[in-house]
Amino acid sequence: MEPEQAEHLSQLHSRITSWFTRNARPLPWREPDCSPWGVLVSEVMLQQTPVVRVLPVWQEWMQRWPEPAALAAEPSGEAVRAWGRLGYPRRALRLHAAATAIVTEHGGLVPDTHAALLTLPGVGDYTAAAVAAFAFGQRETVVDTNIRRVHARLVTGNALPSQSLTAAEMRLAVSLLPDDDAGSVAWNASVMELGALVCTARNPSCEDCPVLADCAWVRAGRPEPHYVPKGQAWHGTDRQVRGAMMAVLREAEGPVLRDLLLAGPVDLAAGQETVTTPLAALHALSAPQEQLERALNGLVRDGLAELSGDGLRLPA
DNA sequence: AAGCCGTGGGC
DNA sequence: TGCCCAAGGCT
Repeated sequence: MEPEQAEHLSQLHSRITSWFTRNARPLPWREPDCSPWGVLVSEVMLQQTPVVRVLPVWQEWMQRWPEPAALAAEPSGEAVRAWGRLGYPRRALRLHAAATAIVTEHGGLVPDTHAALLTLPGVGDYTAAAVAAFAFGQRETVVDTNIRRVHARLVTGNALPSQSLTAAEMRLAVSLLPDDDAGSVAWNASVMELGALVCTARNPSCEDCPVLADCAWVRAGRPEPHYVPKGQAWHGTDRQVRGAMMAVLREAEGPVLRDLLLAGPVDLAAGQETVTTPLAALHALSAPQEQLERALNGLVRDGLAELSGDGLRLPA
């Protein structure tokens, strides 16, 4: 690297990490006394879920299951129930399975290497890097959606990162990472926070950006994205039905009659049900019988629910 | 290797 | 209102 480039990179590091020290949100999993287990739980909960919704659930989990062994000692259904409405409940299942693996394979301690973390259920490349960096202070190339977006704008000059993580993006992230452990950890956390608070997907607050003058995207006149993100369908999908069924199971004390879950639109007409309970909400979807059965079978197949007599319940 | 997998807040 | 998006992972 040319000396000028090294100097420029060094300035980016100091500007963004300095911004972080002044603007970072006080999140409990960033506190020095937070355990690696706490960091791992936070990272999994934060997969595709906003911080504000994670906060209260993470607090409950840490109080109830302060270490992996505590969670592993309970049925996976308890993890799913305590997951509440965070979404993607299979993450709760995977966290429970990860806790079990940590107990059986790692003596109850969250592993401290990227490779070992990667073997845990629900831990992919991002989460493994994040835990190694934030829980164990290691130099890791952390690449999440926030970091990718900041890199795309600041360096590449694009409005958004590519639709899937490319080798070029990975190389760029590696090239930007500070050489020392502490510096790299601070850099990862800082760029991520910048993406979450300032360099947001929509309506970025460029006036608050510590590296506005260096931004290739702004310099290029803020060109539009190269593509239009295709939104995920929701209404009428299996996911919607599965979600409604899970809401019923979470709220229920014990098994819920299968026939109650599978009640089709036919029953809706006769009933005086108002949409104030999860079951009423499920029925209000008026999903076809075939879809209801497919959704139910899917939940069982994925381990989110199990059959119990003529009913369905969270794994006990 | 695209498509699937929840949920709710903000614009 | 409806649509987009949020610290991804798995198959």
